[in-house]
Amino acid sequence: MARSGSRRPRADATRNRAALVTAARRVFERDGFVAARITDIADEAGLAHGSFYSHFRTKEDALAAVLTEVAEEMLHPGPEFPDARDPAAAIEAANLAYLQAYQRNAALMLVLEQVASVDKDFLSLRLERSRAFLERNAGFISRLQLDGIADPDLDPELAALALSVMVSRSAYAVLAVDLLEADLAALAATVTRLWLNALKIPVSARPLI
Amino acid sequence: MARSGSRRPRADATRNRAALVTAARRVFERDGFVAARITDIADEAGLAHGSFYSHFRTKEDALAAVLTEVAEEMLHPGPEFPDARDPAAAIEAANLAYLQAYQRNAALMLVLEQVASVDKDFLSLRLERSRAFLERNAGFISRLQLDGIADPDLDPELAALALSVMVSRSAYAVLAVDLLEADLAALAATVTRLWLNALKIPVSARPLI
Amino acid sequence: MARSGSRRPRADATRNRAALVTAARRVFERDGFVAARITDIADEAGLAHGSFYSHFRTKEDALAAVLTEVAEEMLHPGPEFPDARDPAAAIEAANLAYLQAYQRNAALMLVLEQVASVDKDFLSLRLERSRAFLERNAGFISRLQLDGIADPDLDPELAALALSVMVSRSAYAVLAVDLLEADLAALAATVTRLWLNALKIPVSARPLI
Amino acid sequence: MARSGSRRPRADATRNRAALVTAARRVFERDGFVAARITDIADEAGLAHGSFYSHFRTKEDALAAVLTEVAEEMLHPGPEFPDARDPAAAIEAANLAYLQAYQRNAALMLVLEQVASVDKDFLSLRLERSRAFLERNAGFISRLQLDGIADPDLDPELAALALSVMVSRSAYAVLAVDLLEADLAALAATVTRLWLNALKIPVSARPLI
DNA sequence: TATGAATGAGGTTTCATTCAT
DNA sequence: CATGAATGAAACCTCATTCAT
Repeated sequence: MARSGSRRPRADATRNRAALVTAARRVFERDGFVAARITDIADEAGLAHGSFYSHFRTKEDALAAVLTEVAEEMLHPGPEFPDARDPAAAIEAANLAYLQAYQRNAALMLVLEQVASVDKDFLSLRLERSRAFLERNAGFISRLQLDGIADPDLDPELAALALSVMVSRSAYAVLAVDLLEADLAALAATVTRLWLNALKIPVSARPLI
Repeated sequence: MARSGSRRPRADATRNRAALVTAARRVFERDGFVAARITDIADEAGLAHGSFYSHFRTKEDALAAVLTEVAEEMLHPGPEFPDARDPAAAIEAANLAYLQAYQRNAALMLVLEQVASVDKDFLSLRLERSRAFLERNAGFISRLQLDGIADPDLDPELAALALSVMVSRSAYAVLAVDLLEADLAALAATVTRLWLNALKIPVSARPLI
Repeated sequence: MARSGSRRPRADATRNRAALVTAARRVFERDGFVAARITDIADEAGLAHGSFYSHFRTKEDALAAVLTEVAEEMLHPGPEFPDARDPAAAIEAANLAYLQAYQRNAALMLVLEQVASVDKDFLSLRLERSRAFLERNAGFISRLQLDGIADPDLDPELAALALSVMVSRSAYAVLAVDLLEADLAALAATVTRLWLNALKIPVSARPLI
Repeated sequence: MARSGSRRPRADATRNRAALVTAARRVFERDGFVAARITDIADEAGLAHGSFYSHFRTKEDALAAVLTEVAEEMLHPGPEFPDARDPAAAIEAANLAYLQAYQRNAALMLVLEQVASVDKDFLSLRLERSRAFLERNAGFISRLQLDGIADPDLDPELAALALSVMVSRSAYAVLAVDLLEADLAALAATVTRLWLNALKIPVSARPLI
């Protein structure tokens, strides 16, 4: 009544949008993306379902909003900051970090898995990001080969791919889907050792000084 | 009571059922399981949609019928007949066979991926089968360790898991989803070499004669 | 093979028809007429559902067959053989007979109630039969009035109607639907006394000898 | 959370709900409950069929809404306010009121008859209400017996039942189903006289002054 | 006649999306 | 922006009936 021309979004609006994002994540994790209904999300946020459309245009839109809340680092296994002087340590650190992030977001990872299997656009996006990541990782392996540290007979790109998916899919199996009972530390130790063995990186290839 | 005589289904019945299974596979591969509609399947089979229900009760039911048409061998990566005297050869053969089967059924594999991500029951079934398979594979690795052929520091179960998913997920990435351009032979060579390296199986561990 | 030209219905046919009628009654009583499905009836008879149509054209047809198996007497309350010399005894006997028949066929009576409420044709048929019955009963009352035995102020037709439905609907309430716990004898005694009171028939109007 | 403001339904909402209730009654009366289709009701109300579900969950739900619009008095025959000082007048008034209400709602009564015969839950509800009503009526008769006004040989509960159904079922026969041509006044006079006779209530048991 | 697969009309229900208030 | 009723496209599933064998 009193002040009418509010230009910037009212506090309510911002708050409601945030509530919807939180609600969306909860509902997606609980019911899966496919089974989740707009109404459920709005209900969970304590809003009328019509209000959903004040902030998002589609369910996919809402998912995107959820994802921007999740750190990038979690999305890819492998050495983030490849340190050529101590590749074993780099790999170990990267794997551990990835698995920890995966564990924190395990329920959401299942959602992503589902969306990628159902939505071509989302799959493409995911593949594109993976390619960029793999390229870096292949470069890392190439350099190790050139330095005489890694098995020179391996195709760097295919090896990068195989080792990456080994880690990410193991995380899925153990941390998201309980294919096997195992604790994170054991899993990290195993995949790291397999990485190193697979590339034939001598564990003693640590900085002498 | 009723005299038998028409105990066996008419030729039509069998033929139509087969037609529905074929149609279901085609539609699932084209549209995905979730988006596939009963009507489309019946249409594709040249039958009225009501006829679908003469043979299956649900879409899941139809999928099950499709799957029983696909050989088991395709479902699991890894050495099927582990030959302790020449593990390297066994692994190589198993990987190649798996990848070839995967390639033949790549479109269907995507369907399975989707169903597992959408249907709890199907996921459970899949996990159960995977566990049985992993157990065998872990045993294989254990034996190699006892024989002094494989890296004794590895947890056999986690290693079996990680190496299995390495192969299956690489197949998915290259053969189903085109994350990377690569031919099957190269992929097979890479994953086999990674398996052997990872377990530290000496490639010379082949029978001398 | 051997004898082919069997002119009269085979023994099988007759037996199967009988089985269907029995099955129909059972299913109608169990599920009601509306909910009963052709398939259920055939199943119950141990026949394929297509065979139903070898004997009946519709569900209504099957019901008709069931009904012809049930005696007519059960269909109407009231004195069947009005004996003017001892109307009280006639009424008592008629009521008792009706209630006993109703009790024997209570489940079927519920089916008839349902069908009458759902199927216009069946209702018409029922009304037609009731009219004929009521006419006779009104005549009975008229004669009692002329003989100075029954209340002359009553409209014979309306009284016949009201007293008839009093008995039949009480039977429905107590014997079919358990509105009230009561045994048949008590119910019979009550409705008979009400009949006699209502018409002001002196109970002493019994034959002196 | 959300500011109220539109807590109360829009005018449309209330109006459309009312339109649906009216439409439902019309369709039920025209086609019967079983044959009535959701779509027809929505059409009759001038709404899309989906809108039906904004207000009701099932056809039964809609019927319930229709029924709450109909006064209770119509549901039970018998003296509502039994006046022991002039029972005859009370009975006469009650019967007349009931028959008039029945006539006004005759078409709907047929619907109720059908629903009771088809829907177990509805039947149970109806029986429960009837029991409560009968209890009161039996009490009424008991008191008359104690006061020496009514035939002491009658079981009050069974008599209450029989006389109630006599009235209600006569109403059904004459006013809903046209078993007999008769005007309401004559019917009322007949059932009232039968009530009084049946209980042996002296018609002179009216207040002298 | 008996069989049971095939047919397809028919109705139900869900839910994303719009839009007047 | 928030609300929640209105809309109607979509699929699903049932089952009476037909009919070739």
